Amino acid sequence: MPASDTERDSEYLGRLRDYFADARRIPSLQRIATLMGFASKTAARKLLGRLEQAGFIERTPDDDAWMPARRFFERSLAGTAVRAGAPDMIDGAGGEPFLVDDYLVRTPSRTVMVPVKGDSMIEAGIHDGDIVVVERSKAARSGDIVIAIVDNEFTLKELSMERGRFILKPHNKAYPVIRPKGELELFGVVTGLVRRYQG
Amino acid sequence: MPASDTERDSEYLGRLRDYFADARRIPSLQRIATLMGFASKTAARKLLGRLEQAGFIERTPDDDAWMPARRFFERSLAGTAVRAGAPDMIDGAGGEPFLVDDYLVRTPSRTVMVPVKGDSMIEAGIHDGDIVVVERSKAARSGDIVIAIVDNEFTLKELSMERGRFILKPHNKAYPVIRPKGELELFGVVTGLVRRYQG
DNA sequence: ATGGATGGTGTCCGTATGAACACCAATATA
DNA sequence: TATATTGGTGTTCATACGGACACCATCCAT
Repeated sequence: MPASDTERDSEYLGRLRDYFADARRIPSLQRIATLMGFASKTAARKLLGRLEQAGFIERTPDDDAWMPARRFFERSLAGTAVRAGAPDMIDGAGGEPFLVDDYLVRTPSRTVMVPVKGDSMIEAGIHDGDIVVVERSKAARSGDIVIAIVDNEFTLKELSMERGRFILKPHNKAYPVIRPKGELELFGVVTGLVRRYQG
Repeated sequence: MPASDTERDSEYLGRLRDYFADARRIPSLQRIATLMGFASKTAARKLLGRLEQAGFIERTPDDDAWMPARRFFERSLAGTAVRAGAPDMIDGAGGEPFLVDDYLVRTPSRTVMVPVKGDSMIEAGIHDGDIVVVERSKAARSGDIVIAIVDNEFTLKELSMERGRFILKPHNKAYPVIRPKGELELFGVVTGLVRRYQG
């Protein structure tokens, strides 16, 4: 049972994608019916059911509406002459564009971008000039990369444990481990990173 | 006339953004009212009006619903001058507006996102699992990080010169330099990088 | 041939939705 | 001090919305 990968349904899916590209939403059953040429809303409803089954759309967390799911954004492999050894690109010609912001930012209201200064984390692949995505007031665990406030200064380090105490480990042999005297004040946890090459 | 950048409204905007991150849509007036603690839908409607005025949201092309506009995805970039002893800044306001996708992708039509496999570039701070931003059909120069096609395989290396010929330099001592026999075929130039920490 | 899925039509119904309007209280502004 | 602006409440109303149900035609497997 191939679930719903009918010829027709992928045609419908295509039109849904087009609509979504413009309006950033799954339209109402009525509009879907019009879009697809259905005479009844029920047909639209059943189509959505099939697309859900196939993993293209899903309900919102509050179960109030439809939202696109993973597969909805997958680029169509068809049409592209895929050569051997080609990487599975995420965003190529055809499908929905890959939104970096969406990929990196989970809770916008608590997320801040912070430019990196210095090379104390260079061995962790975090360079001077990179911009890290920082989620504030997120519970930090040992091993996380965090922005801490030490002596009234912001510093980017790996949070670690040593004899039951938190320490801040740089990833650069030229820098010393920081062992805070009293309470360790954290600004936030690094959840992502972006880098731009050349000017 | 600062349009609508009230203190309160940016708080509301934050909650809207969080909701959108989860549900990928602007909720109904009713739900907005609940979310913000309004007793009436009208307040929600007026809030949307203000947010539209300020350029955070807009109507869908078919004028059927609200959709986020450009500014909706603005993240705040922490000031480069990190003032000592003032960790209370930032949050919603504070830094300058920063659009992640605009920062990384300059020519969307020629840009592709490619997941990185392997650690041949680890000493350049490019890790397994990172996603590189690749601009196709861009003139590559020595020193650029490129995706080349060697023996029908895609490979990520630094483009370099050696005795008048192009070579591909890995950034990992365990890997050998690649010296292509004939013509060197390039897929594109790496113009950016995206990394996400933890699951 | 026949019977069950399956994609689609048509209709009914309760309700959540957005628009419109009158009104109020706090805050600026003159 | 007087007054306009603004963020918010409360209510009414037409309607678009999704869910449910009965029904039909085609396709496919037995």
